[in-house]
Amino acid sequence: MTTIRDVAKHAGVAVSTVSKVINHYPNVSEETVERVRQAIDELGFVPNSVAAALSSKQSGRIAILLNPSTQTQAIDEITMQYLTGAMLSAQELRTELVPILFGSLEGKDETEAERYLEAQNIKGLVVCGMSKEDYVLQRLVAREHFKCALVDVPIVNDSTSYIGLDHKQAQKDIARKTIMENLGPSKEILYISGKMNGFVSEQRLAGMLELAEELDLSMSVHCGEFSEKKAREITLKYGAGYDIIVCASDLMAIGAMKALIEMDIFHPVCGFDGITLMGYVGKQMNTVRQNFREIGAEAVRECARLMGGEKGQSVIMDHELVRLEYLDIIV
Amino acid sequence: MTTIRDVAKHAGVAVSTVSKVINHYPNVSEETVERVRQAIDELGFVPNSVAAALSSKQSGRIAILLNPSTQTQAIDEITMQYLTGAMLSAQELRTELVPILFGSLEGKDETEAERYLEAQNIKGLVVCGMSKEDYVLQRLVAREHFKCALVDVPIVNDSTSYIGLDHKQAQKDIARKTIMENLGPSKEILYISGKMNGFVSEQRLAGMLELAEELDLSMSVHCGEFSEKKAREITLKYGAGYDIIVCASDLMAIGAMKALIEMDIFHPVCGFDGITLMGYVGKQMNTVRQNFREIGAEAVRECARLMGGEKGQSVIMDHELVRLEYLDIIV
DNA sequence: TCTTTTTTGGAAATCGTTTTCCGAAACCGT
DNA sequence: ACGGTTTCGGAAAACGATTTCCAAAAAAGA
Repeated sequence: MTTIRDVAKHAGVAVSTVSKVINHYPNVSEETVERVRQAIDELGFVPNSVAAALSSKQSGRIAILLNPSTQTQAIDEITMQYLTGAMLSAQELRTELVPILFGSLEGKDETEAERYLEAQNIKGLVVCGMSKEDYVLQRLVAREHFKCALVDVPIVNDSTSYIGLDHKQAQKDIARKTIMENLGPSKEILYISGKMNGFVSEQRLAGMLELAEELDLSMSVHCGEFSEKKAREITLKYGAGYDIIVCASDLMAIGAMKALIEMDIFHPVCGFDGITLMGYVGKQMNTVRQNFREIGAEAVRECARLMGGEKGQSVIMDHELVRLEYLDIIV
Repeated sequence: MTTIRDVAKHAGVAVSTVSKVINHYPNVSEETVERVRQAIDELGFVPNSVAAALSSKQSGRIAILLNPSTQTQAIDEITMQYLTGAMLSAQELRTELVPILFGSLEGKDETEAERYLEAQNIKGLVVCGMSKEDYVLQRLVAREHFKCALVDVPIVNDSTSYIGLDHKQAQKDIARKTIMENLGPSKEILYISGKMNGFVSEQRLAGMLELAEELDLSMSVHCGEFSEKKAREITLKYGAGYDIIVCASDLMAIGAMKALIEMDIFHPVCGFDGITLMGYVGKQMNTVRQNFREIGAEAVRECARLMGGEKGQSVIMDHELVRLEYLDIIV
């Protein structure tokens, strides 16, 4: 294995100089940089990331907390996209990204969890697909011991940033689009919301309430808890009385759609997320497509920014309104 | 941060003794072990995995090569399950698992790829969802520089193990089940195969040929290349002439099913894999459910075994025949 | 009791970086 | 030509484990 020492010898400089060149430090003359660069190329030297992670207390590693599902594996698609984006930007930033199963933290109290992460030289946390209410997460973030980039969890302070889209606006947009496409605004809307104490649920609901006001709609709200089953039940019970069903997630939209099929009525349904599954049920569906990969990538970048000493901020990502036509999305 | 030195001091022993206790080495008396254990508990010591990975040349880290899709994100569900299983057993084995995007190796020649991995103290490779024909993979494995656990790639030697199910038997089983459920064996079968040069495709096809012989069936084979689109096209073209459509993957089964719906004919279709999507199309479908999570877990265990000096072997995992009833799988 | 063998525990080197600190060289103005 | 300020490069100490090698102690044998 080629080490930094070999490079130093080959270039005729000190080890520290090579390190400085690698990490783009100032105070190295242009010609020395060139000589070192050449030595690196000639020897095919690749810095050992483990040694780097151990040595540098400053540039620690970033953990990404994953929550794979045992049940609804459709969600795993989202997680995988988050992860992919995160890996891509970690690679760009030359930072090690450590995936951690959320389950491995669950038994632990905050001290234990902290120690567990610290023992892996983790300085930053990227958290996707987790709710603000989660106990472990709350404690971890509250201590401000790690720099955190939280996706869809609205906490911003010196060591924490929020990444997410404008859920309120997005929900409003997709609902309006769906309503407009279906012959004017004078319709009865059934809105199936997510978990009531969740941030995204609140935002999306707020969007719907605003829209209802603006368009002077009559709208009922039921809580579907982000569950396909629950959404189906709600739709079976109340769906017939409405003209359009707006759901706060794709999975719930699918549940609603199934109920409608069972009842043999065909109201328009719209969802939220843009998971693959949506393209496979019903003739056509509107939804908000989140760019999960880009969100994951941005979260890692943001986390790195925080670790670099910058203050936390809100990062609002773009969303896209799409209509999925059955049979169209075949690749 | 509590280090091994703190523990040593607190227990009144040498650093090396603590290390021996942690790693279950022999030659430490029972009472010393106890004293060290207690010190570890009292201080809440967690060994630093980065330092461990750097220090021990023997027990390196295991990389898992991931191939997330930009297109067919339904596949990401499988990848996520592989990864989850792998993470779980890595945690159990106290080994660091490093996810690597297959894309990061693609530009590189074998020396570069090797250096890239070596520079991360990687000693073992777990490869899922990749074909034997892949050029980079081939070279990497051929050099026997890493210990490899290959899922669905049949290479076994001193440094490489194969993990997979009995694809031939599984394909035979699920096809037989589907045929039997549909009124006797005297049916015309359309078999849509995967990529022709792939190992799993060959195996599954072999199973079908055997079955056709055994049951004295008439069967046609077309190559669907594991693509939903291709399977749909094939079915549109030839499907009407057959009674049952057997597909070498779920995605292709979905393509076939879509074609049938378009043509308004309702032949039974069966697939292979057990992805979530399968539960959402068609009234009912037979498929072979692979336990991807367990396969991922086993692959990591196998890789660790290899790194421990044992020879490569074939590991055959169980499969399960399932019938997915539309509406039934709602969680 | 005095070797000889086996256990057990400790000191120190090592892994490959990063980073601090310091001295030498170069540059500047007077 | 000389003090003073920058700029640059190098030596060495971390980082926190693992592991080798060796000495002391304990056990066994004679």
